[in-house]
Amino acid sequence: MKTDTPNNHQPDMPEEINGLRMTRQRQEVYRLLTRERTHPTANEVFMRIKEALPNVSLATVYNCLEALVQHNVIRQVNFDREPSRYCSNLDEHGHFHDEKTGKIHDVKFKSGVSLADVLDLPPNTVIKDVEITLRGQLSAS
Amino acid sequence: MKTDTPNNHQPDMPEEINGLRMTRQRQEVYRLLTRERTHPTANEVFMRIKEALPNVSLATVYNCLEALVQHNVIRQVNFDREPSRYCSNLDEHGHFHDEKTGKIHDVKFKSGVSLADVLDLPPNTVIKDVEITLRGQLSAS
DNA sequence: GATTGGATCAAGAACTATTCTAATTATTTC
DNA sequence: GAAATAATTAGAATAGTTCTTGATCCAATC
Ligand SMILES: [Mn+2]
Ligand SMILES: [Mn+2]
Ligand SMILES: [Zn+2]
Ligand SMILES: [Zn+2]
Repeated sequence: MKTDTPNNHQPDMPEEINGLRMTRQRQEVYRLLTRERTHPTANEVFMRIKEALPNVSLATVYNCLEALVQHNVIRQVNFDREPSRYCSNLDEHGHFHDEKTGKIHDVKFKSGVSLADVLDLPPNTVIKDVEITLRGQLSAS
Repeated sequence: MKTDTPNNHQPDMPEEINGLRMTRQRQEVYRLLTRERTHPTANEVFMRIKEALPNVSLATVYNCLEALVQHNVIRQVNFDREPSRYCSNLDEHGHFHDEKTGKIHDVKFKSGVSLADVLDLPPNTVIKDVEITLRGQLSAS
């Protein structure tokens, strides 16, 4: 009776996402990020993923995260110089960092508004990526 | 005849800014950032400031930058995990990173628009700081 | 003008998130 | 199933930044 965790592909996960082969390790990293939407750091992913993959290494977690980011399966989120965090929400959104709780909340853009409405951009500017980060508190009304 | 550069206060700079004593080193760091608005890194500040202060150390540059940031005399700007950059523009503004030239441009907010107009913020949210970063190209029309 | 205490500075060590290297293992291709 | 390719692992290396410690500066007091 073998009780160890094999590197087998799980049935409830596609073989590939965006052209990236979903190995067992990548599956588990991705699964964790979709389950826990708390924007964990690489180290937090590493610690929590040991349950499913006891022999995984931190280097592999970094490798998986990088591969998933590169193939637009997840997003990397940075706050100042803090450790990078990772997010499985692919909708365009910003991040609100609640200083009280330390939690990070996804913030949607209102529909129908464009950045050009808000920012004084130089003419002929092609924006490829936008990052909006907010810091503050969710005041108890 | 002494030709070395003493740590004397320069006459064209106030003794204090926002309660921070403007030592010779802090003056030169601040002067550089107001003169060159290219958002240099700590290392770039270090290399360029040697002209005025040949004996300055990188640690002192970091100390000066941190003191100036802490006292809201300059702002620290981060792009992903690249080295921090520093900005003497205190107006609320975002940063557009031109991928073609590598240059960073300040981007003003249009007057009269608030973030609440654009973002779907949770109710009772007190925003203390906003960071907007754009990445793209200034297309030659 | 000397003394003194706190602030600042300099040099290098230490730290930490991340990346790299090299060896092993897994998967795909032939 | 052998060979080629890709992924994983453990640990070393890297780089930006911070810390530590001793020297220096400086403003206030004697
Ligand atoms: Mn991390
Ligand atoms: Mn820097
Ligand atoms: Zn998110
Ligand atoms: Zn700026």
